[in-house]
Amino acid sequence: MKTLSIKDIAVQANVSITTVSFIINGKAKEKSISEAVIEKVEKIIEESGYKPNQIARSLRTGNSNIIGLIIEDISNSFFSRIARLIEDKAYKRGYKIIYSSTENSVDKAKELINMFKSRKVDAYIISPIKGIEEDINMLLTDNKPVILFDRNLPNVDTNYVGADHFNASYQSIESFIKQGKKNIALVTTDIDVQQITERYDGYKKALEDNGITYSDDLVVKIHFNQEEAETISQIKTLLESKKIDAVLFATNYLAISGLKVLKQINKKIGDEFAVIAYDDHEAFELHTPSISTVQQPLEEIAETVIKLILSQLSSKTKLENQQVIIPAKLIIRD
Amino acid sequence: MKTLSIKDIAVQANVSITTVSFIINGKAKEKSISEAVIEKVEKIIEESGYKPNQIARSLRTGNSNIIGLIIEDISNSFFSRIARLIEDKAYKRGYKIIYSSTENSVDKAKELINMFKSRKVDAYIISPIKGIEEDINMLLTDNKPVILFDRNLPNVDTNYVGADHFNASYQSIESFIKQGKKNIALVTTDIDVQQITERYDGYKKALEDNGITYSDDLVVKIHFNQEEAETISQIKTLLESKKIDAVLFATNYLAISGLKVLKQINKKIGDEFAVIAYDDHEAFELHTPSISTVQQPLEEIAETVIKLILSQLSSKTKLENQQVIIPAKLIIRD
DNA sequence: CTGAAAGCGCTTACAG
DNA sequence: CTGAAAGCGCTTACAG
Repeated sequence: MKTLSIKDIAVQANVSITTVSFIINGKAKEKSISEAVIEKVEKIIEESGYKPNQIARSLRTGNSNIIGLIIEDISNSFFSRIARLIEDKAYKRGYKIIYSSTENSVDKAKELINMFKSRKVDAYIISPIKGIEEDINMLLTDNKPVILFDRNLPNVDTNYVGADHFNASYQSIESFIKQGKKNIALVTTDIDVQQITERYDGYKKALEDNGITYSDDLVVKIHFNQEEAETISQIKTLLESKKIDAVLFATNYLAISGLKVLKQINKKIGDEFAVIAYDDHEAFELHTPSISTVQQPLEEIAETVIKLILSQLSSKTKLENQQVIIPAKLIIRD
Repeated sequence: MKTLSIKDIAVQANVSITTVSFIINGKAKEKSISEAVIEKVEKIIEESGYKPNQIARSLRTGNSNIIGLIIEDISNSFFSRIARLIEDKAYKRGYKIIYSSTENSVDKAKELINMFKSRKVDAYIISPIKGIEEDINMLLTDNKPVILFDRNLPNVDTNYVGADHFNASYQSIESFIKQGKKNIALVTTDIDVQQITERYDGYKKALEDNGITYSDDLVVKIHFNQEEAETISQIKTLLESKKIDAVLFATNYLAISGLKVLKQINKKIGDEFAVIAYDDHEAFELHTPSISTVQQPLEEIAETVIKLILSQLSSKTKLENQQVIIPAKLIIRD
């Protein structure tokens, strides 16, 4: 069965391709096509199940109704949940999302941008890494809407949506201090991205503001791409050797590794030792005892991203760039 | 900055578009283009950063180097992990994946198939639901490779890759019985898909083979799309009212809800009461005590899916359909 | 109220 | 060894 083209419909309806095209694209009124013709053509389209070839349409119009989403890793629940929400919202507005993971590699990120470009995506949603500033700037000079989320890039002048990582981190540490904790550790990653730096800065500032001396010994920076076993051993070293009464884990997967360590060395969370994890995870509520977390407002982030994209896509003029910082929520569980 | 076209390259190199095209597509030798010309053109392409327009290429050739992946829900960790593996493997072979979630809706699944079709994806990987048999059969008559995974569809004659759900479930129940359990419950969903039915059948058969009478009272079918609060209350009813000494949860999210119930009603997992969860989840290893699980071989599933797709894509003749059933692994933790 | 025709950027059969 | 030209399936400026 040959797939139908607009020409087949035109022949069947005994009108020109132009007329069919106008009807498909809802320009029938505007082009004053007669009611009779509209009905006839619509009936044929309906009965035949004809679907316009989007590839041809894209080639002609230069846009695709596809939004490219570039994230670090779809198997990380933060990203998969965000992706699902964004997909959902975009879908309702007639856009498809095509996404791909950079796995924290600059080369792969660049490749992805190129591949999206050659597929003529209409807009980009990117959780960026350092090293792709230039590529993003090229998209911008091409007049493509670009929304960064989760992480910002200092040298790129575009839209950004993300949680207030500095304050979330700051408040977490303050809550420890209010509980009387003095030796507060931070387990974070060595990825050089803004949202991780902010968490670190929040940690440091909260200590200083409360008269506690910052000590490098209490901060572990876990190498991004290493085996979990290595991570576990580093965290174990920290927790065993120092007299620590509280830990902030800067990502949920680090917290998962940390909880495994606690289980191994049989260190209990309680009055003597407190933990907060950044980004929620199903394991945390379930844990005995439940783990307090910093929750990013996923729904709000996704909604803001989509709104920014759509307003740019529908506006003829260049809109002003927006930086939307959304507060994160500290959920204390016990 | 106007994006470059093949014509620009041809003009710059002072050769025809045809020649440039042959070179880009690696047909230079075959078409006996001279070394000098090849080098000149490649240099210009390299320096200009020209990337062929994939849309135009697709329109002309009728394929896209894109594989469509249709799953139930990307935010479910089983799917996001599989998706990541498939994406990764496809990418290495020059294919892009575009994926979307059906959210268990037949209408959305049909729409997705249509949208992928009009985008001319080369092949389909589908975790299907009942009600889209006809749509899939249309793809097959179109000669598009289709691989079903995770769930099979009885009336569709195509390739399938999935775990051996019947045996995994059967063995889980047997392991309970060996521990001396008599009142074994099953918490499953009411989705009418094969992999869920098989888990149920395995449960039933294992009981029968071991001389334990099957009882409807010990099986709870949770409605798919309901609020978690409702799910929790149903599981609570089961666990509180019956004298049950073991439970198999047929999906990881049901197990998560179940563990929440146990925490609420303060029922301990141990010698008196055992639990196995289908599909692993980070929360299970971490739980106190650790939860035994049935692990599907994600890596192997993804690899098999991709291999089947690629062999079909590269073969000129219609290959025989394959049904690959991969054993799942019961991981007993304590 | 409707249509013929150009053109989006490629690939490829054919010709020389 | 290389090129002119048709055509993939659309959209849209222009003409009538």
